Amino acid sequence: MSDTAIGAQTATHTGSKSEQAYAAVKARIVDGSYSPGYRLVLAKIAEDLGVSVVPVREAIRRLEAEGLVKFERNVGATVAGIDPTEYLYTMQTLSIVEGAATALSAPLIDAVAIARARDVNAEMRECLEHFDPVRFTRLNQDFHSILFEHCPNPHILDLVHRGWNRLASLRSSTFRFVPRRAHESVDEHEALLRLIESGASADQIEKAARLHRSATLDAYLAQNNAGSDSAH
Amino acid sequence: MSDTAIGAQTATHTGSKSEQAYAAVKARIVDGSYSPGYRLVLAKIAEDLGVSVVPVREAIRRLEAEGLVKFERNVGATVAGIDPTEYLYTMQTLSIVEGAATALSAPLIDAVAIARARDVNAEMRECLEHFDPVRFTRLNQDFHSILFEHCPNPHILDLVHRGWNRLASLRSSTFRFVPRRAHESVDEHEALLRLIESGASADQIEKAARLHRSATLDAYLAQNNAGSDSAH
DNA sequence: GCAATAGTCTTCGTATACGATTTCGTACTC
DNA sequence: GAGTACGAAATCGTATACGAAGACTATTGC
Repeated sequence: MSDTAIGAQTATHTGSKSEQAYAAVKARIVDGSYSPGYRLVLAKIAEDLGVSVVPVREAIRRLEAEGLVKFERNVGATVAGIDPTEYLYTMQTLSIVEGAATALSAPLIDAVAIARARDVNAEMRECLEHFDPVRFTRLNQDFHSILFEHCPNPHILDLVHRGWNRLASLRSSTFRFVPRRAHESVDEHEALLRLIESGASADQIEKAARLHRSATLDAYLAQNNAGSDSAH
Repeated sequence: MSDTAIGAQTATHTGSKSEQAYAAVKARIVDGSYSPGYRLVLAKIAEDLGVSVVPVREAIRRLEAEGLVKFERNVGATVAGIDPTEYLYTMQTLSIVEGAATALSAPLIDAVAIARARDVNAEMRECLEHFDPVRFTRLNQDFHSILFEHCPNPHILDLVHRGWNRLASLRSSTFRFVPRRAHESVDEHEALLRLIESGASADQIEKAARLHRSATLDAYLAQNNAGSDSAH
């Protein structure tokens, strides 16, 4: 695998320019270089990447289809925002697809993966002391990834990934807003692991995973409505 | 809504050429003019639509993101096939998101919508006599649309639509392969309607809707495995 | 007769160029 | 002084053009 010995082409050249542009812009969005609302000017991005605008356009369109970018005709593209309503929708959707993915994945999770997940959760518990929302959120994603990544249905898995990517925008993250929720979260993780270990039914696991996520959403909503009422 | 009175623009001009291309190709895929495996040659489509290849490329990429088109670098695009494995994945995914959408939608369905759904189901029952798979499948979609279309979460709704679109490729349809399933299906529809009318819990409705779909999938699989075993 | 190779042909990939649309700034008028 | 209208700049949208990669075919050698 790796680089074709024959090629030596131009270098670690992922594929088409489109692909490169897609990966580059996506990376910048996910890692926060382009924060929500950021104006994505085609010509500028093209210049930055050393390509023409055409591949960039394609990349942007793909990102739009994934919901990471909002596009307005004759106006331009901006990084999709974190509108509370959007957050609600995304979390709700994620609760459903991730719950399903976790349940489908559960029978395929071996003991070593469980152990890894438990390690991650232990780190999260430590992390609670000197609380660092960003780190916590990342560990949280790692944890859940271990649980759903074995999902045999690639479509569902893809939907889960898309959901997480959407949320990655606000990477400083939910837990910054609802720190109390972090404690419960860690406990629920352990409960979820036990459920999986004990070979619980798919339905039980699905419900637990879904509830785990909805609870985070609810905590956020409660917090939010305390301040200002209207959801939108 | 509808056309802006002020505009009168050029005509029923949907928007950009990209948009037109997208709509046109998608329509042709969904209505079966382009059947699965059909080779989508950019230049040809562009000529047919009277535009250049650039907008067509964008359209194809969007369709790819939706899973309606398969794209291979430097080779070209083809209409996504109905590989049994794909069918399984799509139906399973749909069972989950449609179940959720139906449950979320249920409280918002009023009596008149229920009545409409019941009418459609009655048509389906009639349709069982001189069985016409295509018509039956279309009514089936109509029926379910009524149930999930009120889903307040647009993301989930979008996922449901995408799933149905994917399946639209094999529009002669599932029921051609498993005619027996059609009878059960109609009965389950009525059961589902009663559940909604009676104000059953979201969980109950979700389960029923999901099961309804999985049952169709299972019927298909049973039928298929009877003939040739290996899934692929 | 079959297989391998070279050449051609189709089709994609991207750059460049130009027209269209929106937005912002400035000046003029009420 | 504020609002409107006109114009310029920025940016998007699409066409055309050319280069590259893969697929098909014909020819040649075994």
